[in-house]
Order: sequence, then C-alpha cells, then structure tokens
Amino acid sequence: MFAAQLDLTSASATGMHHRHGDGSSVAEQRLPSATVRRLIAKEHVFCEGDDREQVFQVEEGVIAVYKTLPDGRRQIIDFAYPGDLIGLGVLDEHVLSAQATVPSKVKCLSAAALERIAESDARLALKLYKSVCHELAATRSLLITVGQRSAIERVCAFLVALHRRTAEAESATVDLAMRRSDIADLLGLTIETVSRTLTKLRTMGVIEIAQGGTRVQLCDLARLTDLANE
Amino acid sequence: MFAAQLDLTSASATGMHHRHGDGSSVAEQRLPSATVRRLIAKEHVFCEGDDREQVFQVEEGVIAVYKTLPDGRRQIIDFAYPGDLIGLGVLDEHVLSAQATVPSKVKCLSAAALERIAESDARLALKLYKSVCHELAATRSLLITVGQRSAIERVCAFLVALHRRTAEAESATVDLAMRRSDIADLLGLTIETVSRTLTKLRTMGVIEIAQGGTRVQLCDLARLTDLANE
DNA sequence: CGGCGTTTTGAGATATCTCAATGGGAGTGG
DNA sequence: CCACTCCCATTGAGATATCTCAAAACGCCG
Repeated sequence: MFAAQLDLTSASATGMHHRHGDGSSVAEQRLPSATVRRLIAKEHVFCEGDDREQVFQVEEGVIAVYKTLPDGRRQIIDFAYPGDLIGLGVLDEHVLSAQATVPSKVKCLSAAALERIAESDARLALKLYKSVCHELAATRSLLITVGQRSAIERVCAFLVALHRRTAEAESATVDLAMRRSDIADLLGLTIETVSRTLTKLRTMGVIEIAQGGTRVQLCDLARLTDLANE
Repeated sequence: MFAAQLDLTSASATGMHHRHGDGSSVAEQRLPSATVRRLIAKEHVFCEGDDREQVFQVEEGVIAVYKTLPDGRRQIIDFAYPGDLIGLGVLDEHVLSAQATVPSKVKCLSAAALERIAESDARLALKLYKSVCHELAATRSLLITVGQRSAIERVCAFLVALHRRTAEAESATVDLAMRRSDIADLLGLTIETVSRTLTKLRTMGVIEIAQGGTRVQLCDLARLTDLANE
C-alpha cells in the first residue's frame, strides 16, 4: 500500500514518515534543491509515455498510480501516501500514470541526479533497492487480494491496509480520500460492488460511514481483519 | 514473467570498478562458491517462514513462486525460468514459497554475502535495484491481467508472455512445463476455466495443443496478442 | 435554488465457479 | 507385455458472485 519508502532528506526534514531510514542521507548535498508542486484533484503528476525526468515524493494527499488497457479499463497499482516515492524505474519513460485523487503536494526530484549519485554511492543504491523491495511486497499483496479474494474480502483487506498505512495513533477511523471508482479500479471490482459491499459491512456493524462516504470508522477491526482472510 | 534478471557471474568476471581501488572483483572473492541443487517436480526450494539464508538462481526447469491464504487458496506470483533470481528481499525470513513445477536445478548463493558485498559495492547494489525493478514490472503486469482481464484475455496474455520469455528463435511453440492448476493459480482462475479456455482457443484455430497438453503451438501469434488486449 | 458529479439501490444478465463424471497418459508390478 | 492405478485434463450441467444497465438519492458548489 505504498509506492516506495525512502528518506532522501536527512534529519533536517521534519514531519516525514521514515520507515526504514537508517541515518543521514548521502544524497542530501548533491541533489538539486527540490521544488514542490501542488495538484488539484484528478490532476496528473505524470502519464505513461512521458519522459521520466523526475521522481516524486508525496508530501500531502493521495496519488493513484495506475495503468490503463487499450480499451480504457484501468488498474490502480498503488495509492501513494505522504512519504512515498513514485516514478522510480529503469526506463527513460514512465510506464505508469499517476494522478492525485484529492488536492495534493509532491516534491519533485531529478531522476537523473538521483541515479547518477547512486552509481557511485552504495548506500543510496542499496536504499533504492530496499525501497523497491518494499514496493514489490505491496504489489504482491495486492495481486493476492485481486487474484484470490472475494469482493467482501477485498474491501476488508483494503480497509485494513489503509488503516495500517495511514491511521494516526489509536484512531480507528480512516479517510478514504478517493472515489468509489478508485477503490474499484484498485480491487478489480465495479463501483457498484464496492458500494454494495461497503453497505453490507455497515449493516453487519463492522464499519460506519460518515461525511458523505469518505470517512469510515472501523468499529470492529478484529472482525474486519478476519473477514479479509489475513 | 521473471523473478529477477541479474548476471552475477559477469559482474565479477568482467571486473567492476571499485572506489577502494584494489583492482580485483570484490564480488568474486567474497561470494562463496555456489552449489547447485537438483529438484524433482513439486519439490520446494524454500517455504514461507524459512530463514532467508540463500538466494537462488534458476539453472534449469521452472520454479513457481507463490503465497497461500490461510484457507489454502494459492496465488502464484511468478514463474521463474533459467537465469532468474528468487529469494531476494529485505527480511530475514522468506515471505513466499517456491516450488519446482518440473524437475529443475537451482544455483544456491549466500544471501548474507550478496548483501554484504552490495553494501560497499554500488555497482552490485544498483544491479540488485534494477533487477527488482524488472521483477516489479512483471508483477504489475500480472496484477493488471488478473485485475482487469477476462478469462480468455488472461490465458492469451499468459501464452504471449510465456512465448516472449522462453521461446527459442523463430519457434512459435511454447512448453507449458506446469500443470493446469499452476496456470489457474497464476491467473486467478480455476483449472476448469483454464482448460475450457484453452480448448476454445484451439477451436478458434489460434493454438494447437500437443504432447499431452504440455506443448502449445501458437498458430496465430498476432491474433493471440490481440485477444490478450495488448 | 439548480445543476453536477457521485453514490446508492434495484433487477436482470452473464462469466466464472462448483460439483461430478469421463477420459487419457505415464509409471508400476505382475 | 498387459492390467492396474494414479494423477491430471477435459467436458458437462447447474449454482452463484459479480457485472451491467437504469433509476433515484445525496452532497457540494456556484
């Protein structure tokens, strides 16, 4: 449920989520100063086929990373939350598109600079490696959800993962910060099925939905985890 | 359709540039000589939860990398073919299981040694990074297949990918080298649906099936690609 | 207040699954 | 060399989860 975790800025940056940051950043001095870009809902960070000039780190909001089939069907690969890196890869072009689901901010970093530095800096290269390993684990987890689970299991797994990923301490409430269509395209379901499943969970007393369907209270997290089948 | 691509032997054989200037290959000296392990069909290379002491490179055969849900449903994440690396990761334990689908051979490499070397060798670390990027791309591609495509599209996509991955020059024939159940668990379908879809493709004249259902001739590769929806 | 995008709900259609039976090879032992 | 068995693949028929199409309700913003 995260694109990549990487602490590129050292202790000087505050308010970041560092998950496996392990000390100061070597890249710090050499990376050109990063600019921040604001995005409105539905605005693209980049599109498939664009030159991969930059890598982005989410600062605020949610970015949906996705790919579309020729006929328009869309699979969301990942939602990127603050701290996550998007746009990493080995090619010159982006192979995925990335779009804000709500008003967001991203920090723009030079892809070339990052990779040039990594060529001589094992610490940074290893960090990139580990970040992508984490992203890979998240993608696998989604693959399992989409390949094997029923609609209700998928939605429960999504809610549990979202909670783990974004919940502030103690709070059993998650903010969806996206449309039903985004959840549907992540889970390989239709909007209607997502909606029906959510109301079924509400009827079962496992969740409560507020604020126009965007704020979800997880009343029975244990039950929810159980329904997700791990 | 591949776990990870990495030429570890040439990395050391061709000599890498080291910042410490000792002139010889770090990887070469410190990677313990690799042993080769033979596996019979269905034998495991490693299981989820095992200590991640080694990383393996497939030499012969096919290895299914998978994860099972508590209730036994299984999602195959990837088939690893000769040259592919399996077992890379950031944790001390394997999070996936790996099992030969046919008699196979794997080269065993020390995970600790590999990662220790990568800590001081940016070239190797960057290779690991790029390998995992490729694996990530393959997993995403499967995710899209499983999340968005119909049964016939999934099977076509599988056949096309298998062909790209394993076909010798000019040959329009692929060797399945696995059971229907393996294909089903990769594509998120049932054995019966895979079987029915295959015979439908045969009826349509797009493929021919020989040798007890393991050898498939792709009579109309263009059509097959088309049916896969890219 | 009106309009727009989104979500919810309903009812019927359908792709895929489930359960069950049949068939085919490959290997084994007589 | 021929049964016999086992495992796997195929085929069929009915069940069902999810999708599709359609309408109504909601919430937000100008």
